[in-house]
Amino acid sequence: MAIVKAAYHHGDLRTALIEAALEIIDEFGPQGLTIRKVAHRAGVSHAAPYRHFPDKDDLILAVVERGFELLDEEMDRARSAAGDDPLAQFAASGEAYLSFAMGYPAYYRVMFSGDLLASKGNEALRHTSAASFVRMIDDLRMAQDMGIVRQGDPTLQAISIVSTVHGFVSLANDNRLNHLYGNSYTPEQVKDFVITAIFEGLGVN
Amino acid sequence: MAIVKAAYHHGDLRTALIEAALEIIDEFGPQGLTIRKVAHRAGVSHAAPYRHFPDKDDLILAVVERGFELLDEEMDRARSAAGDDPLAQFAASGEAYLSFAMGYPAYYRVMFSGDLLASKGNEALRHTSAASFVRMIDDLRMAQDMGIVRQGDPTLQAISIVSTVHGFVSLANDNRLNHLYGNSYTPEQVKDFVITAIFEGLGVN
DNA sequence: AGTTTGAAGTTTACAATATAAACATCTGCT
DNA sequence: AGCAGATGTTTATATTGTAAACTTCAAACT
Repeated sequence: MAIVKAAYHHGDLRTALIEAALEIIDEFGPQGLTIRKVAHRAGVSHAAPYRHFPDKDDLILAVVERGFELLDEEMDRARSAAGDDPLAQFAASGEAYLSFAMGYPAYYRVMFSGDLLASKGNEALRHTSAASFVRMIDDLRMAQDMGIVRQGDPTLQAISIVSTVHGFVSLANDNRLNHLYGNSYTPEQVKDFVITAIFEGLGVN
Repeated sequence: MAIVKAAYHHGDLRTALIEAALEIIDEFGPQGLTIRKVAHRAGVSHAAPYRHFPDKDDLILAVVERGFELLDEEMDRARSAAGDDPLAQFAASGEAYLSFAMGYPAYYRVMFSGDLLASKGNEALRHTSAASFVRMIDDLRMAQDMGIVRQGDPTLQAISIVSTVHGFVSLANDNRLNHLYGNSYTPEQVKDFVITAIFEGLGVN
């Protein structure tokens, strides 16, 4: 929880609204997110949110931004706990990413799918996901310098990896994969296979 | 266009509604899809669609189903035009997939993101995407038998590839990638890099 | 041919929601 | 103490999904 400046009536309604929105998304899915429900859960009238967000899209954007903060925190925590090896840090933060994405599927969807945004779309989201990715590129560059990862532009490598990971969790969260492998594997095994393929792609044995 | 049985008043309103929905999604994005707009474009009253679809979700599901039909057609066409080599067929149909996904971003999003569906979600969509994927697995198996693709369960290979491709087009369509590579590369170059990485992963040189 | 009937379409009505506008209240500054 | 502006509330409106009652017309049966 971040430290917030005390506010007038409610305390800090803006934060409370974002918090409430998170819960509602988790409970009812992205479609269940209504301004009125958010306001009610925060204990204010249905018009109160408009004092803090111009419209629903802006509330969602704040929620998304908060989501990337949380994701970044988790990835940083995992990285810190992983020791000095940049590849181990890379792996640990990647695992944190997967765990976040699959632990809060509805939230993850909101963060990445522009679907909920009516007016403002991609433009508004463009920047939010940069931080984690940039750090990953750094990891790769360092691992390359240490000779444990195949040479090549780490930015392109990172894009490829991010595509695989994002695609995998998106499809997995939507149950688009399980019918492909039936009962031959557990979801865990499939996940491990994909992760292994990523490391193979980097030339790590 | 499939042959359809003639209907009462309109001719074939069901198909016309799906067609109209496609256009609206393309013009206004997924959020712009309203029953009333669809009905108006098809030239009927706003309640007429309810004679053909129990609710909005079912209209969307029909649109999604139609989308996978179209996608399958394009992939089949590309595969047929690609000669006998299963790997070439695989590559051609993959290219068709990418071209579809990036040519109709809003439509692609509706097909894969459950976001638009309020009540019925993933369960309803689970089956729609099977056909193309199964054919891809066959391609891989044949290419393995011919010794041009690394051994291993082709289902798992396919899942990994599908994850990468789906993740890439999703991120690219949402402008989530371009700020990562700035002006160092063209989008085309990045796409080619990702495709190359996929083939490298299969052990194809 | 005339009648019936059910599918297809229309009109009307209603509830939920986003959002605007006018009004009320509280807090910090003077 | 009093003011001003930020924060909330109430009331109102337009959009939308959807239900219900009514209409119309093609086709089957007599």
